[in-house]
Amino acid sequence: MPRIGAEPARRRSLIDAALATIGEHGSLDVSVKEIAGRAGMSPALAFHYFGDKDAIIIHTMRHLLREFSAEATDRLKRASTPRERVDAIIDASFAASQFDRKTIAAWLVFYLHACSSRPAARLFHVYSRRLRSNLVDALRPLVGDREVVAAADTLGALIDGLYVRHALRSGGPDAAEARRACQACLERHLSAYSPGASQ
Amino acid sequence: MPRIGAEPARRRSLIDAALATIGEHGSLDVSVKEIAGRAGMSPALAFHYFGDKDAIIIHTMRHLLREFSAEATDRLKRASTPRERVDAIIDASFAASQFDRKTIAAWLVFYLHACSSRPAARLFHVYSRRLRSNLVDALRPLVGDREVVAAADTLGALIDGLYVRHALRSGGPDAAEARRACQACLERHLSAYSPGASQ
Amino acid sequence: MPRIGAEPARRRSLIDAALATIGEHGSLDVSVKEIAGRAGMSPALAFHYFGDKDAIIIHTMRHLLREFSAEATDRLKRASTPRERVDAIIDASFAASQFDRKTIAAWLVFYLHACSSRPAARLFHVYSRRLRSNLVDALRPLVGDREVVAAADTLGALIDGLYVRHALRSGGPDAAEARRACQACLERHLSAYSPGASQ
Amino acid sequence: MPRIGAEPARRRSLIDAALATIGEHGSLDVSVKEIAGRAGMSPALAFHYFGDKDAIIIHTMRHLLREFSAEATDRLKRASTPRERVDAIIDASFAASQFDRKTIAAWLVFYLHACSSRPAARLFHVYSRRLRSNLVDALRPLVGDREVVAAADTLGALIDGLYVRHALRSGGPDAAEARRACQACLERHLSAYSPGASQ
DNA sequence: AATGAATGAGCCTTCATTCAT
DNA sequence: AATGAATGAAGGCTCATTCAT
Repeated sequence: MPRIGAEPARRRSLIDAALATIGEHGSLDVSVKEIAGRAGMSPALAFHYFGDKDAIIIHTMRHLLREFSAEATDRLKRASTPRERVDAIIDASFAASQFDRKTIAAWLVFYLHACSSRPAARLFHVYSRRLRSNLVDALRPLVGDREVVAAADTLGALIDGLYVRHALRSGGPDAAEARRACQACLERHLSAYSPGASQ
Repeated sequence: MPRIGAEPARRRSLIDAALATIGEHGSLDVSVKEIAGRAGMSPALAFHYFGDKDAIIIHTMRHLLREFSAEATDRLKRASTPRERVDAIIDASFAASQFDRKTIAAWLVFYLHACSSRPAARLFHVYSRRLRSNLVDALRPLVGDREVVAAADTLGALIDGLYVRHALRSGGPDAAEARRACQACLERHLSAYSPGASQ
Repeated sequence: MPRIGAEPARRRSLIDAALATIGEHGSLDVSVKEIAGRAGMSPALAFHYFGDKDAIIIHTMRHLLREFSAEATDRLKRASTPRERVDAIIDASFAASQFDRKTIAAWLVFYLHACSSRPAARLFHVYSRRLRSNLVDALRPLVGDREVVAAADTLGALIDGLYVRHALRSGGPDAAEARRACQACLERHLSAYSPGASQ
Repeated sequence: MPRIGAEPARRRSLIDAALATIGEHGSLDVSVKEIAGRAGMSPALAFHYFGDKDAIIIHTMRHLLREFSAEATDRLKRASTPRERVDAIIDASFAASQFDRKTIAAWLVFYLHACSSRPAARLFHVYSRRLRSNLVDALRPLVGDREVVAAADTLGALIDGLYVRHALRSGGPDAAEARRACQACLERHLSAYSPGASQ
């Protein structure tokens, strides 16, 4: 029954299963048995493909980061004005593929994991720096050099906070509300800058 | 060795140890053995006092929520104007006792735990509703009925996001930066409401 | 609160509690904590009185054996004919104080315990020999020297079997049925011995 | 070391080991470690095959019941007259494979277990009803409708009692004596029924 | 390629038992 | 007299991981 060239598909199944399992449990404390079972194979095969549990986790984490990256890059490509570039990043954050409870729970799990795992931290660092510089670049023409870093970090933190609340609070914001909140925050930054009336 | 009347102190030691351990690991996947060891006793004694691991966790969670509550209540008592009340909540959030890496990691762990544990969710719900209504009440005179909910939720999400970034990102904001970001966000809300009366 | 001279009553409480607990669980795998709790005291006190768990068990066993012995002795004293002596033993076996599910379960537990515990075996041996010789003595005039041992052993085994079935089988015999079965068995032995004198 | 297709043999080893261990201890309070060790494998493997300790116990119990059933069925098949059928049941009860100390101790342990475990009770019920109806059917032609139930229950109880005594009393009956006692009891029933037609 | 067999390590929990008070 | 404090040992069970097949 072993189909030839099944490896990539198998690996992908495992990663998807790992993501779902981690998201549901809200923790890395999930067994390889459960992940493999969900992916329709034996635990032994999961080890065969990934070597050990840590590798499964790291690959799953990388997959999640890449997916978000792709989502953002994709939208950024189609943006032409600075404002559209900022919107692209905001919209990518709250796109359906990312902004669902289980996925966000997985995000947080990986955040936490990065606190105590060097490889996870490294992985995280790369992507989050890229995201930040994207945001800074997009905002600079809109809020000016002096404010750009503060604006980017505030907007970034707000996005993170909305994520957390969506996943974890009953009655948290849905995607539309989250986007609106970001837009409003952005607007306030813009109006403070351009009319000649900052502080 | 058995000192009499030691129960409260022992329970407190265990809770502190649990908080530290969970914060360091960034997960509930910590053994009672480690917690008890850190608290200077045998695992069996931990079970004697708490019954099971879940109880240790729930009590630790409650302790953290209560500490934050106390911090906030304390500052709110000393506030007289609406603005001071909002500041009180912001300051409580970034007070030294709460705003350190391990404590925040513990917060996130409990957030995640609340996704899959009924008792944890209940506990969380009570406290987070109280905090939100405090914030809404404090903001209402400042931003008006129409904006108050959005303002509270944005500010709340921003606080959460700053938390996450402080704990988890190298190069995240320190307490002073976080406070400043919140104040700036608040200012922008105020100036949008009554243009003549900011600061 | 320590009443003076409470020791005998305390010990008795513990024995009763142990008997009930063992009978309910159908095993010696019961904790001293449960026994002591049922007797209204702390486990530590139980150890204070009995030394260790084995002692609790042995004393409980002895208590049960003594109670049965007393029941039998009592009835034997009031019997004047051989037949009445046999009936006394049968009746003692099925007296209310002995013939209830939990007590019988305890009997069996002790039987089994006697297989692997020397002291329990010794204890058991003494009492069961006495009972057997009582039965043999009572039967001798009724069935004659040649048959007496077989009759006693058959009757004894039958009693044991009825015990087991009462305790353990749903739809097992009640006390009256058990007594009747023994009487019938006895009758058949008698009529076999002196053909002219049955019933 | 991992041989393929080892499951049935392993399960059987475990069941045999469990039976021996339980029989020796005279209780279910035996560790899986001991059982597995005796069966030549690690405890983890025992859990792999059976899931949990209860399952090991239930399967062991079922094995014992089946073995007895097979023994009886086998002999019943070869019996042609009613009397031979009764003898078949008696003989099955005291066959070497069943009538040894440890096995009987295990029987009693399971009896007791059936008092507090639903699945054990169910299992027991099925087999003991079948045995009883076999006995009743075999006896009916010999002792008549009126007496058949009493005769079956008396004979059944006697068998149980002889079991207990063989296992637990030093100086209890051996197989031959036990068989003889049952035969004698049966004879007395027969002669009471149709005085001219015994044997 | 894929899996069942196999295990050592570790975890939660219970328990008998001791000790100070 | 009576109990809470305290623990070492043990038990059931899960898990990551390896190895033949």
